[in-house]
Amino acid sequence: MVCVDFKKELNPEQLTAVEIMDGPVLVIAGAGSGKTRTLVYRVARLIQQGVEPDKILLLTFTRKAAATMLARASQIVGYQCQQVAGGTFHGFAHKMLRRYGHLIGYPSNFTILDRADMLDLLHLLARQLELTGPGRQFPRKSTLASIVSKTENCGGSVLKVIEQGYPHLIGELPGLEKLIPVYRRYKKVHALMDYDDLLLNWRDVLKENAEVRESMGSWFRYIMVDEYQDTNAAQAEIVHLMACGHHNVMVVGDDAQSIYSFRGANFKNIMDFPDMFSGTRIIKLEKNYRSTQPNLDCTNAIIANAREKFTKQLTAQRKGGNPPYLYTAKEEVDQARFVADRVQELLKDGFKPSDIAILFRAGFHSFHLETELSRRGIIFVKRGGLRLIESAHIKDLLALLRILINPLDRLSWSRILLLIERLGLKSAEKIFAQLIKSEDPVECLSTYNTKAAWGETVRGLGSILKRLHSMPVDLGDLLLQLEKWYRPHLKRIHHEDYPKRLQELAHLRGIAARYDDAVSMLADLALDPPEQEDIEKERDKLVLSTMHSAKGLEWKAVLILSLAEGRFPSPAASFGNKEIEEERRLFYVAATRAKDFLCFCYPAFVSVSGTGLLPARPSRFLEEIPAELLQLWKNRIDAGEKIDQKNWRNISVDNRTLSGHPENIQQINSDGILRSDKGSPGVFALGKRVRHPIFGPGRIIKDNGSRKIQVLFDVAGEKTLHLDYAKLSVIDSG
DNA sequence: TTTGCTTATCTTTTT
DNA sequence: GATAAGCAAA
Repeated sequence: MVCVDFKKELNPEQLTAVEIMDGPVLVIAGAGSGKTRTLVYRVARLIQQGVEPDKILLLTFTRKAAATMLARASQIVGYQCQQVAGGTFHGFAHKMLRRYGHLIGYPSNFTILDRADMLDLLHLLARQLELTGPGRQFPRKSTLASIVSKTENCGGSVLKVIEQGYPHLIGELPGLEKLIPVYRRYKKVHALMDYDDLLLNWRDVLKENAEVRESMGSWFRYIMVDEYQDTNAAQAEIVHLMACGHHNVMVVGDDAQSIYSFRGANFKNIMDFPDMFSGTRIIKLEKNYRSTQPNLDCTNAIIANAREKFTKQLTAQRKGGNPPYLYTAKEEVDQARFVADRVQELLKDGFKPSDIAILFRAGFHSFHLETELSRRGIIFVKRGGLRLIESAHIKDLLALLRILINPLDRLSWSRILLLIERLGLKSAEKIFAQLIKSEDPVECLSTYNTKAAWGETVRGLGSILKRLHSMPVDLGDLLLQLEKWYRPHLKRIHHEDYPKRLQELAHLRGIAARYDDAVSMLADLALDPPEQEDIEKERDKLVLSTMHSAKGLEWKAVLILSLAEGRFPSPAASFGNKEIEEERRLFYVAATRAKDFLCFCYPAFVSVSGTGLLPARPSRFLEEIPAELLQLWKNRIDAGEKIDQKNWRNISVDNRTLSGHPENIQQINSDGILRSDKGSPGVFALGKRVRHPIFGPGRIIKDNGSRKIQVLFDVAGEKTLHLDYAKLSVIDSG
């Protein structure tokens, strides 16, 4: 066994956490405080103490995170760390449900619905129930999915979810209440589970079966959970039930970094942990090893403005460094040029491409930058963008594979049949109705009787499927055979980038080679989609990432884009304190990724769909940072001269070069909606009827001064609104 | 029954 | 600027 001096490698608090062998432990760890390190060394220590690796379970936010940790642990005490069970909650639940799912009436080869599948299925069922249709406005697909998902995660009351998050959809309540049970039943009958079901069903299996709990308790003697602030109630229950009999659970997290509440996560979870496990030992890691002092001063200032005070105060261990930079770009193209310049400069200074990351709120914010980087020949990877599995051609091919596995998979059938020219919704329905009735659906298809022009194509598909059924081939060949049928359709529908898509299909076959059955490949693709490129190749590239996908990672240099009102906080979240607070934590997460170089950028003009270029104010979160903690980029040359306290917020960008007459300029608001800044004073006068995107129509009943008014909404009741933030419009009373 | 054209709406983050 | 519903023509 390799000899490790744990005392030398860890600080006293980390060492305490690592050395506790039994009982529940809660580690509250600040950003950059070495929580990954702590988990890695604890795994190593357990194994050094003679715990068998397969008795340990390490649950992380991504599968990659678990793999990285176990690889590091292996370097410390040896390869047997690779045998530790590790992965995501969803992946683990899936594995367990394949084994124990029969206890709640699921076969072991059930199908996982990814998000797009869930959207399509809900839409289909809503149409069947005639909830959509002429003259009826039903919530959009993605809204629908969010509501259903939230409902399942928060105890099953649609009414509560609608009241809290979607008051404008209160009229759809009866429809939703009809839809949800139908959706539930459909999934059960067709052996489908969506992401929520994986967790909820696994919880139910544990809850209802003492023998499963006991077997879990003796199988995994040590459970560790990373990023615990981003788990939901079901996950907390699962942990509790699985630790049955030993309570050797260590959870690690940071309440200030909770950014996934839209997915049902609740950071109060982490505070409730000691209530769930009596005798919990709490350890705080408050030393920051990642960032320099000036960076930390700045990030501390960001989180200091949070409404809820957090549990710890971070102190930097690294001295030296410069305050973070602030750059005001003219507009987004200029911002992209600036960032590309900085990247090239950093590379010249000896940074590796993989030392640098560029972060932003939403995928499309990096559009201009991607163009600029490509133009200069700088290679990058984008995380959190469009995944391979989300593109149409990949989904088409996987749908063919699914039909082969499960000939009753309605969604996949309809996807495939609609590919065929001159075959539409009605014919697809008719064909499926026939298939479902017949004893042998594939046989039925290969002899399908019709006068329509597409008859031959459909029968051809049937005979290919029949052939593939009868002869066992390996997964790669199988995909190739299916692809042969698919190619003409691909060519017809996507003729402009046909070759590129063909290449990606070949890539999919490459992935398939790693699996020996289609069921586990489909599950893996849904739970942990592989990146476009191989991980090996990705290793030394510049990273472009959404702030969410940057969680848990660090870089020497970080540039954060588009910190302007209307971009960040996201307009969709600018209403409601809870959402704003989460956006603030998100900003905190993004800024704490930087070790040395940190730069905030915002464009003085933002382009808004349809309207063109409009002036934008710096993000409210930037404005909250005391000016002396930042330095303007252009001052860098003047030996780090600090910002003029009063004036940096009014940095003059030459308006005339951009938009002609400054007096005509409208202000773009926090919510991305325009209004004339000086405003015609009478627009929001007492008694006027107004409309709010969430609360619907209402009447102004009071003017509180300082741009605040009180409105009595027809449905949502009385609310106080700030005119600078609320998306209000006047309803014409004529 | 399918397809192509017009119009209205909404624009985030992800296992 | 994409997406879905609605409508008219083939």
